[in-house]
Amino acid sequence: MAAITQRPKGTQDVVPNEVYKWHTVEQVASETASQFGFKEIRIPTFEDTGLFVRSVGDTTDVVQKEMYTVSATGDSTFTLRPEGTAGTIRALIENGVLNEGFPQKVFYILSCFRHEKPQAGRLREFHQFGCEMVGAANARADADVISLAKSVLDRLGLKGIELNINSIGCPKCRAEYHKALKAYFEQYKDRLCETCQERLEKNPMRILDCKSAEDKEIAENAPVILDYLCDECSEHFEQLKNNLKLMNIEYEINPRIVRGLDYYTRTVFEFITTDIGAQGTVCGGGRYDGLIEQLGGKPTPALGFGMGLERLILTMQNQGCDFMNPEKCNVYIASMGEKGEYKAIELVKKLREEGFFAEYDLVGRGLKAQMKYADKIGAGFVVVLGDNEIETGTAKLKNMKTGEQIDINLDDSFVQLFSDVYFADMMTDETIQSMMSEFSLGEV
RNA sequence: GUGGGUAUAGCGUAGUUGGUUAACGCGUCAGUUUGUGGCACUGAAGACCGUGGGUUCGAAUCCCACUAUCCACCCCA
Repeated sequence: MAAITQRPKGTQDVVPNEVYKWHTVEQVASETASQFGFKEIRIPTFEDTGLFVRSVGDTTDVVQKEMYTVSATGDSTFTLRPEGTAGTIRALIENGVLNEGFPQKVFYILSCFRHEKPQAGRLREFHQFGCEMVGAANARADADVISLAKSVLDRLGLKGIELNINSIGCPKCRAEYHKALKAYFEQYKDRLCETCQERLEKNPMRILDCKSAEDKEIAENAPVILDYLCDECSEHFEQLKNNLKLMNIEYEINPRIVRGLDYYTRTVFEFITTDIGAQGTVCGGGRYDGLIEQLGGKPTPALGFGMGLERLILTMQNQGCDFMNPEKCNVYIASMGEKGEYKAIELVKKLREEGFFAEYDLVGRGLKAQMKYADKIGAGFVVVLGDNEIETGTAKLKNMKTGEQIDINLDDSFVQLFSDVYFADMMTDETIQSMMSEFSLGEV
């Protein structure tokens, strides 16, 4: 009935008390990327439909049945981005960024849209943190990008996330492999499940990933792509493995991971967790050396990855990871009576001008209720202003943690006095705590 | 697109042989005498029991449909 207060299927609201989780992930991700030399790029939410058809691939599920395509005027159609790579590469080409030297390294945090049936870790509007590196053909670049993804996951405090890598070769060796694979599965065609019989024609590589017990058994002896790589691709994969070892990054070679977007070549990888249900891929990416040329640019090697922010946050919650603490109110100015209220307005204005997080009563609460409220919002200090204080020009500054009160002048020196007390308190609090924790770390 | 589960106040739940004013916890608000929070106590507000139909003297409780949501397949972040 009241459909107007109902969010569209597969979308999510982030309520005020939950945003800090998002801030945590966004901050860690962008800081880490910056540290690796990636700059942020911002691109439109929708693109010409053709861009996704050509890059993601016209036979993929994403393009065939999951795109939100709209036509505003009738003569051209636009599509809400189902992923970030296509638009990013388009922007880099269009703005001539690729003429500014290599490698170009960019990252983004944006929303993506796919018309799927929602379930745990799968939404119609979801958010991705993604990185793209353009112009580096060397396998060092692959390892570097993987290492960036790994750092983000580590810094978020995530545990037990497995890195799976594979190479799906270049178009040349993949053609060979497809032939071999198809020939192999043809023998067992009757025993394969229904979807896999379809896959046999459409995309035989997907059969390798089937969950059906019988198909799994059959797939076990199927040819492995790694045996069909050409010399160059094979060498590239060897170097990648070597580089990962140098970086102490553990990985599993998983010949069954096959990315579902057509633009991938050679290296593909996934970071997988078992903590959030069936949709456990928390990060997926790989190399796409052919994409830029395909979009009309000069042939240029490139690679990247995307991370699902919702999945990251889900995993963090399930693993009990720490999030950044939301900022707390520094000082609450409580007041009683008109004079006190006026003074509160004045003082809060000044405190805020000096950068403090200051609040006062806006809804007409009694003194006791104001104290409760101050406590609830986690105010560090409270000042109470009544007729007495206004008359004498001094008030009590109460430390809400210790309960101790000291006198404070209400004249022009107020903000400076508060500032002194505030920073002195912070020192005893945080500095000492962090020093203590360093100590104990040193002793262990 | 295919399958299964669930739908009771802002949130989490109880309410199962159908029977008068639907209960509890958290949260919100107000109080516990004189101008100071966290604890405790008291009280208040807040639910047409997802929607529509049916069975019945009577349904949150039984039946049907619809819708929403969750989980899984598929696909992927």
